[in-house]
Amino acid sequence: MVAEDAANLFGVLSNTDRLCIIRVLVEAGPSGMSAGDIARKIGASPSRASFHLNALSEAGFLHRERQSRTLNYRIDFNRIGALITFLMEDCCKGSAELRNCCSMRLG
Amino acid sequence: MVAEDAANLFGVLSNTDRLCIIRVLVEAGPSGMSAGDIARKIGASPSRASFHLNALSEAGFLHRERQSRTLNYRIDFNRIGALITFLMEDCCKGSAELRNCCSMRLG
DNA sequence: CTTTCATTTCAATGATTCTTGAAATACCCT
DNA sequence: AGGGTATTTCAAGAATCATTGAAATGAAAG
Repeated sequence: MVAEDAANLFGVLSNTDRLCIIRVLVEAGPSGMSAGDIARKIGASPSRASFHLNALSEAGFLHRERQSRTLNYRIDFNRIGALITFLMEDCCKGSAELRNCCSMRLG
Repeated sequence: MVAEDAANLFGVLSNTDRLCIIRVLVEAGPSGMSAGDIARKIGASPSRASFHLNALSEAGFLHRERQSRTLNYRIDFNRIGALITFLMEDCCKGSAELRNCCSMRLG
């Protein structure tokens, strides 16, 4: 991944509403959740939730699928994985020191 | 780490100049690099480099130390590590699927 | 075919962030 | 002290981003 793309993805993550949406959709699992339910869950107006859902979808963090009347969103882990890989490998050159700074198990 | 802090840290990383500075300082290693050398290396004016160096320092990604006339900056991996941990553990609840999406070795 | 529900889009406004160049500060040397 | 180098700070303006509420779209159901 090129730095400009990474910067844009970080920009999408630099908002608490959007981080909150990601968390909610991780909890929701593979079945995902409708835009309305997400909006209620994060305490945002429909248009505000839609704005952030769109930013996340455009960036590739989410998949959107219409299910009759509702739009169902679900998480896609690939972009987050690519971003973590960028940070550790491209940006920090696989630094062992950085690995030690991550508190989860890293091989 | 609380979501608002993570959002702010992502905001700091959402800029190519700043990602570039991090890369340059990872390469520079523990001895770090002066503000002027960093500015030249990333092709930015002194004041622009200073603006971004300040953002990175305030966020805790960098350490600053005066060495006689020059200010020396060096990378601190702890914040990046904390951010990766937030993303994998807090935000994505340690998802095994996310781990599979990271191309480096994860235990 | 009109109504209703779910969601997005739009326009206006406010807030934040970035860039630039000039001025200020900090330090060193003679 | 005075002059030079390194860096930051500041003010102004441009650009980007977020919020709001109203209007538009899409899909189902009476």
